[in-house]
Amino acid sequence: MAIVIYLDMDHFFTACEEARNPSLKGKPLVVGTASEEKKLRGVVQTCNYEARKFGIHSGMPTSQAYSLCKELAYKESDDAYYQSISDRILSMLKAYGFPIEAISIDEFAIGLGKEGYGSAILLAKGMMSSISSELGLACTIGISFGKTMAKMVCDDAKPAGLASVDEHSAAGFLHDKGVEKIPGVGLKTYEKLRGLGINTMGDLAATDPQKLLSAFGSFGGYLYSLSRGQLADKVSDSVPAAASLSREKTLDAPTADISLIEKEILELASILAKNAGDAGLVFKTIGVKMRYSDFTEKVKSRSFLHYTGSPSLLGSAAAKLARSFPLELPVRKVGVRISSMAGGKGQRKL
DNA sequence: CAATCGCTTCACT
DNA sequence: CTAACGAGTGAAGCGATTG
Repeated sequence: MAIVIYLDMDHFFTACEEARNPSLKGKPLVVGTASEEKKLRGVVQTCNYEARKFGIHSGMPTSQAYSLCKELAYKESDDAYYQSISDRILSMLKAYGFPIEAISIDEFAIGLGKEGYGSAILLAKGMMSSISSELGLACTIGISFGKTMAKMVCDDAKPAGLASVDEHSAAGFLHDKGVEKIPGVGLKTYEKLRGLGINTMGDLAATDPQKLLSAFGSFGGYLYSLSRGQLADKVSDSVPAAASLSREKTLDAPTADISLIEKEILELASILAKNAGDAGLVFKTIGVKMRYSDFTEKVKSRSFLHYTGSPSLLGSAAAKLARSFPLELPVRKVGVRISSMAGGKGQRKL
């Protein structure tokens, strides 16, 4: 039974900002999606623990965060910088020689071999202290018999924690835990579960699995086995190829001017084409998204007959698609997406 | 019937 | 007081279509 070490960086983006600007430490700080000048039009991506004390959380409109805390410090998200630190963490972890899955920019799952919980904890302590000493960043680690279990143990131990749950302690760990703590359960699924009278993992484990399958499909099977401590999902050593890539942008002001919209679309298409090219990706489907002033969204997409990586083809196809949208309402956000991709590092089988 | 298409829904930071 | 506030990215699922 291979043990999984799940490592999650603590408030990663804000911690990175604090690392390069220590004067921010100890003050409430958020990293948001928008530039400094337009910060009130964006949302909070990450906030440090000082900011959380005010009730600020990720996804919250930045304007609302400011109404909760006047002295809030703000930084615009700098993805390239965070990614470079993430890369350094990954290479430090790889040095241990175990299979590693980079779950996201700030989460990593490490699959051990024959090591038991004792050695897993020692390894985890080593990882935490080297990340702390080399990068000045804190993380939390959860250890368990499956990837999802380890993630939940990790979430529970935040921040700067280290915890493990083995086969024998799993039932106790899970029993009273709310279903909203399950990875993959968001607001909608939570409400649906509550509607069925299922509030805790214990409730879930006592539910007829057939009922879960009919209500949630294959996701119901995941919920059931997880709740019974029987989900030992393994760390996959290979990185699954991305299925799609997109870029979107909120306009300075909502507009129904098609030439202005088209200009933004072409801009995004060119960025996207560059990103795809850098990653060695070709694609067969392109999509355009518009969010109107009333926040309703429309998506249209078209597929080519063959794979392409051509920036000009992406641009012209996206612009053409953009012109086919209704413009009764002004548009406040536009996006361009590519999907049905092939190529990249892990060359997909076709 | 399986794969693909166009689109919607949902989760998460 | 209540409603409005509200970015960006990606995966999965669904019904319709097609070979």
